[in-house]
Amino acid sequence: MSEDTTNSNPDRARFRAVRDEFVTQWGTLGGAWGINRTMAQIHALLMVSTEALSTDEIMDELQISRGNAHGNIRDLIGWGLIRSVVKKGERKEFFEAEKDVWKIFCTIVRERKRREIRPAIGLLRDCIERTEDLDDSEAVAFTKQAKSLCEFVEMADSVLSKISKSEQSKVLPWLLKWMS
Amino acid sequence: MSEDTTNSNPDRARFRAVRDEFVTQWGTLGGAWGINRTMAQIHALLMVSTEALSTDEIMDELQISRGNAHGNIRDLIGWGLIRSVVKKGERKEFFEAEKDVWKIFCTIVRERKRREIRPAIGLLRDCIERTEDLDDSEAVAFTKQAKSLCEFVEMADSVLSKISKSEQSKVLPWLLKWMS
DNA sequence: ACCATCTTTCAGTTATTTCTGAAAACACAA
DNA sequence: TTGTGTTTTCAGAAATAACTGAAAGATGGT
Repeated sequence: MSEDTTNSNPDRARFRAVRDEFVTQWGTLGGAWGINRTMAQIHALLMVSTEALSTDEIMDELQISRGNAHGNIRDLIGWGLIRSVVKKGERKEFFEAEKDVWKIFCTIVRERKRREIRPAIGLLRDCIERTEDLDDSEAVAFTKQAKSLCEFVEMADSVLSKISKSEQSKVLPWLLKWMS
Repeated sequence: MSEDTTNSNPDRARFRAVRDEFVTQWGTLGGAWGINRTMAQIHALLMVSTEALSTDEIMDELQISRGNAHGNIRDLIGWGLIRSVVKKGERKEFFEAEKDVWKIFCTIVRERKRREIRPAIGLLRDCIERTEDLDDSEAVAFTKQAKSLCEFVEMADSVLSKISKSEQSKVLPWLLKWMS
């Protein structure tokens, strides 16, 4: 082990600075998509870590409390974006993120479908069902709009299902061909 | 005008109840995507209204303050999701939403690209640029991951651009063909 | 100019979400 | 069983986001 792991190494300091900025900014970005900032930060950190990290290391890197780290780690596991791994000779849990960007994308799509798209479809179908028999012009317009929305969301749902079940190697060439 | 517009009409009451639930729930859904709940509610309300509504009518329907209504209306205009219209003989502004679901989708895509996808690409490129020359193994791994992410987000950006510039009538049949 | 109507702003309040830290629960080895 | 290291929980605190209402600023008619 001849590497200089101290902060006196300027390359290492630069790397840390950039990585920290990445983690911080990725957290902010996440916020705009309705994702807890800390959760996005932990995910970012694990995505760019070569080693699996323990809860304590995550707490330390992000300067957050144990409870906060713990909860968001569990949420990330719930989303299927990270997994816990055991290191031989260690009692504590370590966590690592899926690194393959296509797989990450598919996981997020699957979860968002389940958590938000499905409920939206449920809502729309329910609204349609409960107003279809009305003949007031406002009600008719409402039902019509709900049907348009429902149709669109169902289509999006199908497309996303199909994409997220495909191999990247199948989808990409196809997209590239279409783009041109 | 022979319609019964009072609340004593049970059909009308049912319609109102369903519409209110739609507006409320749509607001909740919006929250999960990082959109202000009230903003999503106003959008929902205008999407299913046959008439353009004034600020006062919106305040009344959603039971919100003038300041709140005003700000969120301006934000929706900023997103390009609603527009203000003048009614002849009326001094105040009325607002109506785009009803075409495909157009709504394209508008949202365009805005999210501008507000979130572009900045993400900027961040990633910056991170890559500032670590590319490092040879520490952790830094190399970081740069590699950032490149993967960047490539993916840039691809998504292109695809979304292409889609949101297309006619629905061009994209849909193509999607349907691909789906089968 | 004056009045009436409508829009905009923003300081202060309220609501909601997120975070902390300490205690309790758990797991395992000696 | 007891001790040690670890994870989980959760009541209270802090931070953030959203909202209110009243006052100031526009606008347009007379």
